[in-house]
Amino acid sequence: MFIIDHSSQTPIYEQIKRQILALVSAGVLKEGDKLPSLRVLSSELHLNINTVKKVFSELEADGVITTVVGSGSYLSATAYRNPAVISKAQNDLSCAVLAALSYGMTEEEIIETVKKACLKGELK
Amino acid sequence: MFIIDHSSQTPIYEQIKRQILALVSAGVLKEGDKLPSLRVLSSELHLNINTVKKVFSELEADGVITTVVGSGSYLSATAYRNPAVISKAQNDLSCAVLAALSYGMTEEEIIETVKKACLKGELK
Amino acid sequence: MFIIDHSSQTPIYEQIKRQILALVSAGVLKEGDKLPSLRVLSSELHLNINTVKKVFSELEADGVITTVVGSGSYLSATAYRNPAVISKAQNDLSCAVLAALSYGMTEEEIIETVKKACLKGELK
Amino acid sequence: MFIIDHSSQTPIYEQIKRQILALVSAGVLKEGDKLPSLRVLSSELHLNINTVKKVFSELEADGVITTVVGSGSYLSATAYRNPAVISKAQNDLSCAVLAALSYGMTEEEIIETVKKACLKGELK
DNA sequence: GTGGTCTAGACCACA
DNA sequence: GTGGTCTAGACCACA
Repeated sequence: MFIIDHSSQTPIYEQIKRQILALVSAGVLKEGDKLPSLRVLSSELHLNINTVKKVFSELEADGVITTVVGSGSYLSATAYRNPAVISKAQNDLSCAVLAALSYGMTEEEIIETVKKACLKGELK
Repeated sequence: MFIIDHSSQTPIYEQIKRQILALVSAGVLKEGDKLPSLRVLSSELHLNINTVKKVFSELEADGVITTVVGSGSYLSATAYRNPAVISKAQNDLSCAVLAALSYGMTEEEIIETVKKACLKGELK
Repeated sequence: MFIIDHSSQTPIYEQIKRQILALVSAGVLKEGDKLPSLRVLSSELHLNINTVKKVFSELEADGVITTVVGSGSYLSATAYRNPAVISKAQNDLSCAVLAALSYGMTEEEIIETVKKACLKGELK
Repeated sequence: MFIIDHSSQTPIYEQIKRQILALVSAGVLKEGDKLPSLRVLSSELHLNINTVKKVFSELEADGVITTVVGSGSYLSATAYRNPAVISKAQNDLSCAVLAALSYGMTEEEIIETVKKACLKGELK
């Protein structure tokens, strides 16, 4: 269902969140689709329920999903290219770029690194 | 001397480390220059000495400074464009790019964001 | 679990670090093995958690272990014959040899001393 | 007179001590020879007087020099191949060898490293 | 004066 | 439960 890398620096809740958002941006998950329940997800991924809870509450806060008590969580209309998500991605990018500049990397080196990462991401 | 944002997500020791590295890459701090002592820095920044100690320990582990007991800490020959520092910056960049891709941003949008950040960084 | 000599010149964190590295080189600890948690180790060894934390931080900086927040610390793939560790051992050896030479020991006497120490070490 | 490396890991007092002992083992300094006074040494080497004091008191404790109040410090009869000094050198060597063994270096690798260091030391 | 080690303990994020 | 950050403060070695 999802691939968890327990040895990654990225928190597990962030890994799951990112994979759900990737499925949304790829068009696999669409408005109205139902997500698996907290319990199903946590037991299938062998995760603490608090971890999955955190994923759902953050996605809901961003307006990606809507949770209906007693029924489940559903992709909301604002899921695709969700403003909060895109804006966070842009902000993270900018921060990494500003850090790289301050450490003495040139714009050319930065763009080269970015293009390499894009290539790597698109191959997956 | 350094600007500390106590409400930032970034740990204080990381904030100081970044500012020192930025001074190195800007050529303000050069090989052989002496950094302020732990006690002076910690009292001027109103921080515990251990917080500043952590900054110095990490910079020393990366080969940016050399510490001499009883004398102080000095910028080392490998401070400028230090390999560990550059490699961390590249890695952070790549991670941010991969995240942006998975959220549905295109390579064009990513590079546009990066260029804007570069412009913003160079204006400073 | 580990033997601590509080009266030794060698810092406690260094003593633990050495014993962990010895277990790795002896094949007792292998890639993927989990180390005891900071709290368990510090309480069993009657040490402050920060002392044990320092051990783990240094081992992680050298690439011997990988630490996952909320989960624990694990031996990494580069633990066995870790380059940073071997290189430090060689450097310490060379320093001791240069000191012995300057005090007037001959190469023959030095090698004899080294062989005796090897014998002693292999008997353990 | 003496060469001080302020950026070395070895404490300054240890560097001076080693150089004095090296002069003894090379036969340059002999029984009865007078060492420069604390003040002369500390001012010529631009060192804190406490640093030089420490050198002299350790050398006296080992029986390498004898200090006569109001007159100065003189090389004693037990200076050449002084037992305390040789025994410390042997002990340091053994410790470094035992550490190297515990980190997984083989006897062959250790002896190779030692021989390289001897070569380096003899060239100086 | 300088940095290094260690303790005790608070508060946080993540699982 | 896990590790991460930060503070306050003691005591040490070295210059």
